[in-house]
Parts: sequence; C-alpha cells; structure tokens
Amino acid sequence: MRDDKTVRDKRGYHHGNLREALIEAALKLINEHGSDGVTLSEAARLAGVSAAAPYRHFKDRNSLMTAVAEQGFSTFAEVLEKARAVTPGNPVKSLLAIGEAYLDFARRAPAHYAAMFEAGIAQGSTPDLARESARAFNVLRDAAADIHAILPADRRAPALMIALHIWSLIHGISSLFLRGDNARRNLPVKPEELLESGVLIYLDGLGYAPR
Amino acid sequence: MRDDKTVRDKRGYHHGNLREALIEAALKLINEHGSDGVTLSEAARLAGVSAAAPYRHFKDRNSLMTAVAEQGFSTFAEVLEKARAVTPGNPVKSLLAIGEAYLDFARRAPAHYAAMFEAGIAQGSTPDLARESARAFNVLRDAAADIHAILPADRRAPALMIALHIWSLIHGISSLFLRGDNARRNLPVKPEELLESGVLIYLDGLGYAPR
DNA sequence: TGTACATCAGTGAACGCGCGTTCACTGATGTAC
DNA sequence: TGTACATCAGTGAACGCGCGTTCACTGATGTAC
Repeated sequence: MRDDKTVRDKRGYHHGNLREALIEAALKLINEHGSDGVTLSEAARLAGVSAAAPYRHFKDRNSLMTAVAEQGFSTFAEVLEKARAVTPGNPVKSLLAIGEAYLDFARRAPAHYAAMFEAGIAQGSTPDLARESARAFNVLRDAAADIHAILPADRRAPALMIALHIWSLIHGISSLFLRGDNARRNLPVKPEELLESGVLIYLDGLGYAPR
Repeated sequence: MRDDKTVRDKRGYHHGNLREALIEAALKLINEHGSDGVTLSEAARLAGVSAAAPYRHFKDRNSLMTAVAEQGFSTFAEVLEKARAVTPGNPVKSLLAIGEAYLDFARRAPAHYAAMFEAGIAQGSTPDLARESARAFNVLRDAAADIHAILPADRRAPALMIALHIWSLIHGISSLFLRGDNARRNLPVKPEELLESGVLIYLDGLGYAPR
C-alpha cells in the first residue's frame, strides 16, 4: 500500500536495502508515467544509485515489474482475507466486504494494481507470483463456496462459476470506473454502490432472498 | 477488424494513403509488442516511409494512438448495433447477442481493443472519440432499457444501472479471461458461456423468469 | 580481541541503439487560364 | 488541350536524449582463526 514512497536511508557506499528501494521507485514511476513508464535507469536514479546497481538485484526490467506484482498480490491477498474474516458467520456480508476491499485496493494502491493486472506480466512467471495470485483468487473462491452452501439446491450454480461471475463483475467495475488513468469513465453512482447492487441482484437470481 | 495487415500499395514518391497505412502499422505493432510498443518511427518503417513522414498526418505518437482508438470504437459500435438488431422483438436475446459481440470483438480485434481500453487514452480527447465511444455504450444502454421495460415493476432496477452492471460483467470477463497478453487466466468454461450464465442469473434476480 | 581475507554491493565510464523531432529540400499532383 | 505554377506529401540528414547493458574496479562487511 505504500505507493508513493521513495528512498528512505542510504548508508554510504552500500545502500542496505536497494531491492526494496527499487520496488518503491518502480511504484512511484508507475504512478507518474503508467506501468510502461518504468525503466531500470530511472528507478536507480530515484534510489540514489548508479544505473548499473539494479543488476545486482534484478535480471532486467521485467524482473523488477514481477517483483512489484508479487508484492502487490501478497498485500492484495492479505487484504481480501481480512475482509472475508470480519463477518465469519455471514457469507453474503463476507462477499460484499471482499468486493469492497477489492475496489479499495484498486483505489489506494493503483501502482500495485497496474503492475498486477495491466503490465502484461504472466501469473505463472515466478512461483511466488503464482502462489500469491492464487491465494487472492482463493479468497473469492472460498467465499463463493460459502454462498453456494446456503443457496437453495434447485437453483444454485456451481461454486466456481459463482466465484468467476463475481470476480468478473468486480474487476469490470474497477477497470472501467476506478482506474486512475485517463480511461476512467464517469459514473452516476459510487463504484461500491454499483458493485453491491449488482452482487445482490445476482444473488437474488441464485435464489437467495433475504428481504 | 483488420488487425494484421500492413502496407498495401505504394505509388512512388507519394504514398497515397499514408494515414491509413500508419494506423494499420500501429495495429500490427500493438499485436506484436503491446499498446506501448508503438513508435512513430517503427510505424513509418512498416509503412515503407521515412521517419519524418508521419508528422504530415499526426502530431505525435499519442495522436496516432487516438486515431486507432477512434477507428476501433467506430467498428465496435457498429458491431454492437448489428448484434442488437438481429432479434428486435427479444430484449434478452438482444442483450446476450451484444455480450457475445463484445467478447468476439475483443478476441478478433485485440489491437483495437487494447488501444481503446488499455492504452490510457482519454475518452474525451477528441470529439470523434467521444462520439464513437458514447455510441458504443448507448447500444448497451438502450438494450438495458428494453430489458427494463419487460421486468416486473416491483423488483426492477433503473435501466442505467442495469446497463452498468452488464457492461462491467462483460468487460471484466474480457479483461480477465480473453485478453491476448500474458495476463490471461485459464478458465474451465468458454468466456461466452460464463457471460451468458451470469447475465441470465442476473436477470433472474431482477424478476425475469422465463424457464 | 585483532587481523587477514573472501565476498558482496556498489561505482562510473563506455558502448550501441532507437526514438522524437526539426530542417531545408524535392518530386508529384492538381488546377487556372 | 497544354502549360505555368502553387501546393502538397514526401525525403534524408542531423541532432540530442535516455535506455540497457557490460566491464574492470573498489569500498564495505563479515567471519575464520
């Protein structure tokens, strides 16, 4: 979630924490120039280090971006897990909380979000990345399974399908209406409201009728 | 929809159709290197023309990308309008056809799609772009209004809200599961099936129950 | 506790490259008469 | 129908720039003894 920090401390010749500093520099550059505005040279400059230094920590530009995405997915998974855990006995509330946390993350950590979803980095490019992104999706999948369990058996869809529907809806809303770049559309309601109403209508369609 | 053509004909000193050729070159470059892999120099090279020539037609790189997005939205709007018109008396079928056409467009014209939705071009950056993108959205909005009209009055949501829900769902599915870049996820079902099932469940939730 | 030494994480200079952009120019085209 | 000329759409050379990447190097750190 620290999307706009830069270098903190240098201790002389050895930086001490260059890898972290480069990741933070990359986040700053994404915020300023988009996910393709990141260069190793500029990141090195922001970290107060020569252009050759990053090669001690990253093979190339892509490797740096992957590290950013890894960090992002890790935080993302954490945030979603926490949101789900707030109301353990209430699957619908949990699902809504996950959705809200998703949108919140996209809003508050736009640079991480961009590295995760818009920089063209393959989910499986490193084991860490694969694991963390799976962890994030699993929160949604598990939440969908909980929903599935309380639906009337004659109408309910497979749990995985529910998860994919909800995920798509959330992701579509954040892509279309929440992203920080120029492509963002105007919206007559808050994204959170749009999401909540959509999810509730969808759940109604599955036979869940609390009102 | 011609995403991978290049130069067709040159007639000597004057190209004859350079503007079009540069747009097609840009599409090819997007296909090969992503939406940020487009440079005026390389586009000129593909068009068989000197690096200075594009400046007769485009102010800068961004202006070229905007032209690509304009062309994309124009085709996109056409495609959606046609899909909607196939089954005029059946709002639900129309909506499903629009969704299918949307996904089809994302799949068959990925370069246009990228320029439209992933290149960070503001919808309002030119009047043409604003008009064409509005035209595309209006198809969805009108289709949603038709749906709205046949729903039971006690449960239905505002027509605009329906349009936004459906749009988000479609766009989420195409972003997550259909895009040609490395970020694409695996999916146990076809995107079209995921979309259709999601829309039908959603419509059920609004009180539409045909089965 | 001190010292020798291996290892590690930086430096800074150098290179080749491709891009954006400008410039004076020139070949092709179209049109007024 | 032919010609003079304005206009248009290209050329190609040139420039500055920043990036990626390599290289021999050196200062700092930690550890074996």
